Amino acid sequence: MEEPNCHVPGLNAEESQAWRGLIRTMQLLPPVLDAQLQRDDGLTHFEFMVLIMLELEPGTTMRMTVLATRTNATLPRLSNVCARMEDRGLIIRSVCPNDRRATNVALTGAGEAVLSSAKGRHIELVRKVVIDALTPQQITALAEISDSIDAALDRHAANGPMVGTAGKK
Amino acid sequence: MEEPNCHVPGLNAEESQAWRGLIRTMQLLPPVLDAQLQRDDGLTHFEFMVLIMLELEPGTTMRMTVLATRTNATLPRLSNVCARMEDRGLIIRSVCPNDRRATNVALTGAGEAVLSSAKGRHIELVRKVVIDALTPQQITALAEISDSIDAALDRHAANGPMVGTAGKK
DNA sequence: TCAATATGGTTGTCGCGAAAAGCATTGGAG
DNA sequence: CTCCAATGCTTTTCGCGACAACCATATTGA
Repeated sequence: MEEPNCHVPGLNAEESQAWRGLIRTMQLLPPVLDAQLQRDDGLTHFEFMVLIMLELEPGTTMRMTVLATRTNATLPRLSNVCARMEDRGLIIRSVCPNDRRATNVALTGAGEAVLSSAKGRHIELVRKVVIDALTPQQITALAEISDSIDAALDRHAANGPMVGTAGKK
Repeated sequence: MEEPNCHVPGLNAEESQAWRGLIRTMQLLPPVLDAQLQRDDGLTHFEFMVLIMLELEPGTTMRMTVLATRTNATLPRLSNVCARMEDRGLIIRSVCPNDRRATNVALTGAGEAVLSSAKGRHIELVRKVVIDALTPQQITALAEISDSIDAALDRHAANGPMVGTAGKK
C-alpha cells in the first residue's frame, strides 16, 4: 500500500509531480532573481518591475493605483516601495493636478539609467534559468499554463470568499 | 517601432508572454494558498509542507538538516518555524542520541490530526486553481517545465557565483 | 451650500524570512 | 590527553510585506 514513490495523497502521480515541481520553482526562482538584481544593481525584483512598467508607459508616468495593478501589488506596499525609490532618486512623485487626492509617479533620468543598466543583465539571467532551459513548445505551453492558472485564481477570488453560502451574490 | 504590443525588451513576444505569466503566477498563487491554510487550519504553507514531509517519512521522524533540504528551506528558517510548531504541539524536537549536536523532529498525534484535517481542504483548493484548470497534457508539460527550470537553477547556483572568473572551478 | 459617503494614498504595528554571529558537540592531529 | 577545526543547530538583528487605522480630497444628495 505504501509505495516508495510517495506522492501527495489526493493527487495521482502526474498531478503530484506537477504540483510539487511548481511549488519548488515558486520557492527557488524568486530568490535567485532578487539576489542577482540586488547584487548587480541594488534593486529588488519588485522595484525592477516598477521601473519596467513605468518605462513601458508613454510619458513614463502613471497613477499609483494603476501602477499597483500593473505590478500585482497592494497600494500600501507600492506606497512604501515608491517612498524608498524616490529617496534614491529613481522616481519622482507629484500630486495629480486634476485629482489632488491622486499621486503621479514618474521615471527620472537616474531611474532610466539604472533600468537600462540592469535590464540587460537581468534578462540574461532570465534567459539562462528559464527561456534557454525550455524548448519553444514549452515556452508556448508555459504561457498558456500561466494564463489558465491566473484565470482560475481570478475565478477563485471572485467566488471563493463566500464558500458555503450559495456562491452567488 | 514602438508597437502597442509592449513586451519586455530582449525577449520576443512568446518568450515575454511566458515570462510575465510565470512572474504573475509566482506572485499571486502563494498568497492564495497561504490564506486558505491560515484561515481554515492556522497553518502557513511552509508549515503545511513540513508536516507533509514528516508524514511521508517512515517513523515520521527526521533530522533538521534533512527536513530543511526536503522543504527547500535554510536551517535558520526551519529552526524558527519548528520552534513555533513545537510550542503549538504539532511536532516535538529531541536531541539525537547518536550525535548529540543533531536534532530529531517528530510528528505528534496532534500534528497528524491537524495535517489530516488540513490536507483534504488544501488539496481541494490545489485542484481548483491548478490541476482542474489544466488539461492532462498541460499537467505533464508543467512537471517537465518545472524540472527543467529547477535543473537550470541548480546549474546556475553551481557556476553562477563566480561570474567573470572563467566559470570553472 | 453643506453634510455624508466614497475614493486615493500614507502611516503605524506585527510577524516572518535572510544573513551573520554565536554555542555546543564531534572528529582529528600532535 | 589536549587543542583545533568542522558540523549541527539556535539566536539575534534587520528589512520587508500584510493588515488596519488614518488623513485628505472628491462626489453625491438634500
